[in-house]
Amino acid sequence: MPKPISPSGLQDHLGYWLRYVSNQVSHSFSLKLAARDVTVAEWVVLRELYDVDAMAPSALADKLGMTRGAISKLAERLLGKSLLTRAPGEKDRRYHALALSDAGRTLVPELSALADQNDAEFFGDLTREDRAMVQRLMMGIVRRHALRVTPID
Amino acid sequence: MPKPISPSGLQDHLGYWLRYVSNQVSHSFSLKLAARDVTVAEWVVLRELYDVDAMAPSALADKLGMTRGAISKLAERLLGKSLLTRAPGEKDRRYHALALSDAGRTLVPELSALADQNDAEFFGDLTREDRAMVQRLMMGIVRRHALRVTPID
DNA sequence: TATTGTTATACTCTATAACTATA
DNA sequence: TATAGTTATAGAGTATAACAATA
Repeated sequence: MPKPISPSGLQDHLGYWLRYVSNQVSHSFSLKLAARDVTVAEWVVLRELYDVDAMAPSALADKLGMTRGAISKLAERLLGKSLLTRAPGEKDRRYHALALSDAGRTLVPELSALADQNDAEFFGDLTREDRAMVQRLMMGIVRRHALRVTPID
Repeated sequence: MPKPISPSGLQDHLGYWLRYVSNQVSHSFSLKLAARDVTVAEWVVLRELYDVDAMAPSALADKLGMTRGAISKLAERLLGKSLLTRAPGEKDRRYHALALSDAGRTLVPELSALADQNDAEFFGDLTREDRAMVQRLMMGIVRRHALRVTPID
């Protein structure tokens, strides 16, 4: 929280620290994913599709808090890598269902392990209680700001 | 921390939550800064220069954990907005000292207030203790990873 | 006309590498 | 040759807006 000292400094803001750590964590993760030729944004899409048979781009956009254009671009890349399939809906042909290809479905658990590893590298030294607290606080902020989140519950 | 359930999900990683919240906080901040025609990266440079008379680009790069190229590009933009001045060093003319212009120095406290406001919007509901704990944990992670940070202390 | 999706364009942020100037 | 700085290029990530197809 900013202390009321003349102009508050960068380090007085929690946002600064979150951005700093988050950037490092994401960058580190992106290096791990690069070995599989996948980016962080692509990983998010792949993991989201893992739990369902198929999903429309707009549903994906809603779940991930992204625009349809952004999803479309990501889908395009993943289709190019043969990690996704796309099929027009049967009833309403405006819906183009996205789904994991066999290769994509095989890949997700491996990427998941990389995510586990990356998380452990940065947060493994924290106690279980501290990790739980940070997660709880972050989820609370998300909820209070009515940010769109993957509704797991 | 990832629970050992087959492939861990996005929300099982603390990195996911940090990135999610951090992105929202930064985006919200960027909208506030846009009213002053300044970006988040530019704000960081301006605030860093506020506490000193002048600083060499390479010193700035070290402090902020960025490359010289990135700093150069930011400086270029800020010079174009007349928020910075650049002068070759007297002794060693390879050093081009960057400093705030009068307009830049006037602007920093206003941007600082926006940063305070933004931080309060997202973290104001947390208790003082929770905020302190998150900050302490983040700083600890930074320290353990020997990440380059503005050495305020 | 409203909705879904794609495409075109643009911009921030950042990196790497080539290049220039100075020492 | 080593260092400081700039410039060129590239790519991720994301948005907005124009557009096409379907309902």
